[in-house]
Amino acid sequence: MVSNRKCITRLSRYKNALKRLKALGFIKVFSDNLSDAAGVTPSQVRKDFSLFGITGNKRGGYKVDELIEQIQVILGKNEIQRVILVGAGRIGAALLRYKGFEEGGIRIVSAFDIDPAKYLANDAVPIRPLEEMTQFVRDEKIRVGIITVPDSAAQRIAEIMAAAGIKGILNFAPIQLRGTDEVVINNINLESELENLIYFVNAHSKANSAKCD
Amino acid sequence: MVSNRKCITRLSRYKNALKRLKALGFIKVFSDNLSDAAGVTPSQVRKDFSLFGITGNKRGGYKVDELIEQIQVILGKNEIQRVILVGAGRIGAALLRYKGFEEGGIRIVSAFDIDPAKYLANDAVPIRPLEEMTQFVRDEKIRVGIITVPDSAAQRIAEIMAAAGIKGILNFAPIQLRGTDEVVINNINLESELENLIYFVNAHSKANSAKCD
DNA sequence: ATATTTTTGTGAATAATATGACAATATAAC
DNA sequence: GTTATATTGTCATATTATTCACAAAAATAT
Repeated sequence: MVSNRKCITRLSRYKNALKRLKALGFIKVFSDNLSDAAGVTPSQVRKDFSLFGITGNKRGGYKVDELIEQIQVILGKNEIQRVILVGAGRIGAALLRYKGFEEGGIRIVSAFDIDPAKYLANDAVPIRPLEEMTQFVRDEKIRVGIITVPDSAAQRIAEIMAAAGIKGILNFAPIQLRGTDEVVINNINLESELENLIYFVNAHSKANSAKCD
Repeated sequence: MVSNRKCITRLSRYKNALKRLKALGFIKVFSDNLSDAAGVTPSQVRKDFSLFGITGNKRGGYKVDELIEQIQVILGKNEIQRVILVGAGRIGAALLRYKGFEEGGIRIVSAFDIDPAKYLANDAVPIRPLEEMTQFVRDEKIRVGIITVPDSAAQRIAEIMAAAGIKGILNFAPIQLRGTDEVVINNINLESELENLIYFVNAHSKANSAKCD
C-alpha cells in the first residue's frame, strides 16, 4: 500500500489526463506526453507508476486503455462507490446534484439533515432525518461520507459517522477534523483555499512594486 | 515572502483555531495549545511563526488577539477581498450564496456565465454575460477569480481571466490548470478528493482483512 | 542480423519539509 | 533579589518527496 496522499492525487490526475488524451485519439502515451498533460515531470510519472507496480514498455510507452484501467482499479473505480452526505445546505445540495460524481462512478445514495424542512424522501437523492443515518450506513455498508454542515456540528457528525462504521470522511466544514487509525479524513476548507490564493497574489504584487522602486 | 503553500494553509488553520480558542475564553496561548487545536506539532507552529516573523514571549506564549490580528494581516484580511466567479452552475451557485466567505472578509462581487438563462442583473450577487467580465475586472481591479465551469471551458476562461488582469484563480473544473509567473492557480478537484479517500478506505480494509488471515 | 535510437524503471543525489533538542529568556515563586 | 521553571526561537537532524542519470530493453533502421 502506498500511503502517500499526494501520490494518489497525482494518480487521479493522470487518469483524467489520460481520458483527455484518449479522446484526442491517443492509443499509447510516453511518460513525457502524460507528464505534460498532467502538469508534472516525466520522472515523477515513472516513479509514481513504479510505486504502484504499473509498468509500460521500454521504447513503447504505455497503452492508454490499459493504463486507465490499471489506475481505475487502484482507485477502486471498478465498482460504483456509494457515499452519503450529511448537511443539505448550499454546498451539500450542490454536491447532491453535481453530475461529475456519477460520471466518475461515485454515487451519493442518500443525504441526511437535522432540519425537517429539508427532508425529501422521494428525490433522486433522498434527504432523510439525521437519526436514520447510523442504521442506513450499517444496512447499506456505506464506508465514505461527506460532511457539509456548519463547523460547530462537524465534529459531532464525524463521531456519529465513525461509530456507524464510516471509514473515510470528506469534510467541507471550516474546522480541521483529525483522522484516526480507523477513519481517514480529508478536509477541504474553501475559505482557506481562497486565503491561500490571496496571499500569493498580494505577495506577488508587492514583489513587483518593490522591483519598480 | 514565504513561498511554501502548505505553510500558508497552516496559517489559515491557526487563524481558525485561534478564533475558536478565543471564543472559549483564551487570552493567551502557547505553541502546544495551538498545535493541538490546529492538529500539528508545537515545533511546527513555532517554525511557521518564525518564518513569518511572528514572535511571542518566552514563558508567556502568544496573546490571542494580537496573534489573530498578525495572521490576518499576512493573509490580507485587513481589507475585504473582492473576487469574481465564472460559471453559475450547481457548484458556482452554491458558492455565490455561501455565507462563510462574507464572514471571512471575502466577497464575490459578480458572477459571469455564457448562458443568458442564468443572467440575474439585480441579485445580491449579479450574474452577468461572460463578455462583460474583462471590462468588469479592469474597472473594479479584481485580482482573484473562481472557475466553476465544465472542464472543456476551464482553460479558455483561465486565459480570459489572465488577460483581463486576474492574478489568482481557484479552479473547480476537473482539469489541472497550470499557473504561470503572472497567475497563481489553485485546483480543487472534488472527484479526485473522494477518489483519494476511497483509495485509503479500500487499502485500509484490505490491510485489515489481510491481518485476519 | 546488427547497430542505432528511444524510452522505461530504478537507485543515487538533491531538495524540501518537518521534527527534535536546547540555549536564551521571561515569568513566577520564594 | 535570587532561584526555579516554563516556553520561545532557532539551529541541527531526520524524514519525505522530487529529480537526475543511466543501464537495460524494445522498437526501428540499416
